[in-house]
Amino acid sequence: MLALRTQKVARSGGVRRIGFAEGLQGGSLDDLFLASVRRSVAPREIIVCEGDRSDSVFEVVEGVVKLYKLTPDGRRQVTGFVYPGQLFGLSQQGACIYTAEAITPVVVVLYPRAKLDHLAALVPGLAQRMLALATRELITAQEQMLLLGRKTAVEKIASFIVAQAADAVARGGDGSSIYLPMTRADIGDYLGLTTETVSRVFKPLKTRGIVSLRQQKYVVIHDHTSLINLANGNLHGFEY
Amino acid sequence: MLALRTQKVARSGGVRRIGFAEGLQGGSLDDLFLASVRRSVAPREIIVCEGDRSDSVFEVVEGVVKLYKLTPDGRRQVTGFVYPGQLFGLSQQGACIYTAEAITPVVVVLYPRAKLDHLAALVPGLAQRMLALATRELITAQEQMLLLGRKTAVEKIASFIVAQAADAVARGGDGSSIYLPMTRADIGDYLGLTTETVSRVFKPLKTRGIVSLRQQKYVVIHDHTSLINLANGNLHGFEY
DNA sequence: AGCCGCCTGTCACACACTGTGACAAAGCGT
DNA sequence: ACGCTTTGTCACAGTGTGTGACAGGCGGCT
Repeated sequence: MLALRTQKVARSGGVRRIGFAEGLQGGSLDDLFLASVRRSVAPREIIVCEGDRSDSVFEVVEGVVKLYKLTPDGRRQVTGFVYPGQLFGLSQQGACIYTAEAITPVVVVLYPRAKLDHLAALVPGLAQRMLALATRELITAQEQMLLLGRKTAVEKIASFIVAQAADAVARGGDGSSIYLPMTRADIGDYLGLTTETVSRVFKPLKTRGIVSLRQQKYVVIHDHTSLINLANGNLHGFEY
Repeated sequence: MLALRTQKVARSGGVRRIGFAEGLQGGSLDDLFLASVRRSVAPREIIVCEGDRSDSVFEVVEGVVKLYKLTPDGRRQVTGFVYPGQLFGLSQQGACIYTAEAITPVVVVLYPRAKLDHLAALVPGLAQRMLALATRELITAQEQMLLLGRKTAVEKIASFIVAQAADAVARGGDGSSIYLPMTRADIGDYLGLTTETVSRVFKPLKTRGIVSLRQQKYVVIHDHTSLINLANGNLHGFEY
């Protein structure tokens, strides 16, 4: 069993200032935070495993988490990357439908599902906020389906970079340089490609000056327009 | 412009008996149903178009709707099929992210998004119910990502049949025979395959007595176990 | 009832995308 | 400084997949 560092989250007196329920009010809301557990997770450590019974919903506070599903013979599909402020572990039954693994050092907060469900009916806006998060995830998922089902390797990589840049901007970054803490294998399994194909496609992007890499984890975007064109299938003579 | 048959939904006096908000209570909930519009849609008719501004959430009351996204050059990805009792059109911005098209004769109910958002904060359980629907969709979407990214054509088709059968059971069917109102092209675009590949894979399934077709729209499942094996990549000598 | 059109099933062919295997280089953590 | 993991690269082959074309059949429309 893995040693986990856990601690109770301090009470904040009626109005939450942090977390996904920030700004909401409700007397019983404090119960949720009293019952929540803060947990630090090392990179490569598994937070929950596909098929495990889990009675918690997780909020990422720090770091990046990857979610993935496995076929019985070991093929992997990364279904998403979770950044601070986002939830995961939402499911209707008790069984977790994907494995969640820390990419970077991660801090998550566990909310007991039973209490969350109970409060969702009581605290105005809580269920609504969770709905907004789920809806956002759903939109991303549908975009990803188009990518996985109908896009070529080049379009996939370009789309991925563009989407990550947009995400970074939404999180307050500048969008010209993006941090990719995940490995090439993770990216491949996210896009339905092999690591070789990921590298194979990255090279001409660098050669043509569209992007450049810094320290293997940072992608600097030089030509955002070309990336969007490539993401949309406008390859206009792009070969690799 | 398409001619639409629309009509106001009758008031029901406090407690809704039909629709996704069935059983919920709340004085102001009636406002929602007073503002909702019932609309009949013919097969092949487009209900909303990707990119359209839409201030409504749709509930399917009767029939089957397909949702799809398009690449600029016309490639298509069907992101889901919507059956009675399910919602679509949930998005955070005003712009619709997919096209919704009727497969069969369809009856949908339109709820004004502004009113729905407003009520979600007031009526206990409403946002929660929408969250449950969104969560269920999210789980389906993640399963679909695994399918699109990492499964072979045979696994895709088998998974599709198994999933449709499970859906049918959830809707009250018997699971041994499933009704597929969508065309082969729709199935192909849902699974990331061409229509030819769909047909190519269906043939040996029939030949081996695993399924049979009735009237081109019904699939009779004879060997559910084999289907599940195939869906999980256990091909044990299955060739086509 | 009759016609037309769309969907389906089938075939052959070949392409190019992708996976495999192997290795060297580089970065990172210990 | 060491060793592991990750990355980049290469060549090669497999084969899953798309293309194009056509006949048959069911359903829809008039």
